[in-house]
Amino acid sequence: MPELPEVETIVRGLRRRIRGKVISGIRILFPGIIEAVSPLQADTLIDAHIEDIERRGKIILMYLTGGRILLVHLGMTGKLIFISSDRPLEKHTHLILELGPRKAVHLRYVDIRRFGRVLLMERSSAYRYIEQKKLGSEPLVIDEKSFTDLLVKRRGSIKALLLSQSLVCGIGNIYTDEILYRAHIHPEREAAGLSLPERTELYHSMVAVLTEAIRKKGSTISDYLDPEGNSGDFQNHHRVYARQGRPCNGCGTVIAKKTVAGRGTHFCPCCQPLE
DNA sequence: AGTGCGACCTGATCGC
DNA sequence: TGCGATCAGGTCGCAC
Repeated sequence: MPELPEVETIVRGLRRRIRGKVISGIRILFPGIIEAVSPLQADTLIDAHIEDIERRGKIILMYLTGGRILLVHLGMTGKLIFISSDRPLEKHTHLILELGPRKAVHLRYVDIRRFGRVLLMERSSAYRYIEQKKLGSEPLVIDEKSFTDLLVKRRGSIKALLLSQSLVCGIGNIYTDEILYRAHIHPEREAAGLSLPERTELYHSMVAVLTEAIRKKGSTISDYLDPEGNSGDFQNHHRVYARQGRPCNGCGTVIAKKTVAGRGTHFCPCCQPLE
């Protein structure tokens, strides 16, 4: 589930809760979820301190002492839960970092569908790993001209492009639909066929939607919670996502749903004409 | 450089 | 009550 606003909310929560803490134990309940990239072993995490937490697109980077990085992809249903160590384990807990000198608290990785991954790597390997993914710019960092210039050089539908992570990174299915709605652009429009005013409106919609979603601490669709157990609020502000069959807030037309770029896609046929 | 698929997983929901 | 089909926030690899 987690897209940029959820991952950003998670990173902020982790900074508040685990920055500076020592890893005093590690328990791996499902070995397939964690990959310790050679020559590192998972047990070398013990006694490392968590120096800082950052995000690149949807990837979480936890900087550890000793020049190592714990890199976390949450996939569709991954969660990082900061919780007292005496609390019962949630179903589908795959990895536990025991924190503090007395192991009083846990950071637990829980992932129902197991699409997520945790990788322990040297810093240089982590950067190389991210480099290989060819991620685009951060959508809240790229400037308007760079965005509109890059967009026009790309082929294919605008929906597929926003989902691809290669123009900008961090946007997934929910936010793609919300951004295109607010820019009045049909998801099947050719990226290269958008006019300059349309590309400019798309840029500002992207910034506005992501900024507002971060302020509302992301969207909770079925089970997303931040590390402190809080749900997001932005789902209450979705204008098209999961609103098929209901009236558009702008014009009253029934919101449509169809598959575009292989994903369920929600849009207003009136406000987002295909032309 | 594109597209469309299936694969990877579990669980919720819906129609029968 | 059960059963199968379908769908779900993501990404990868493959054939075309």
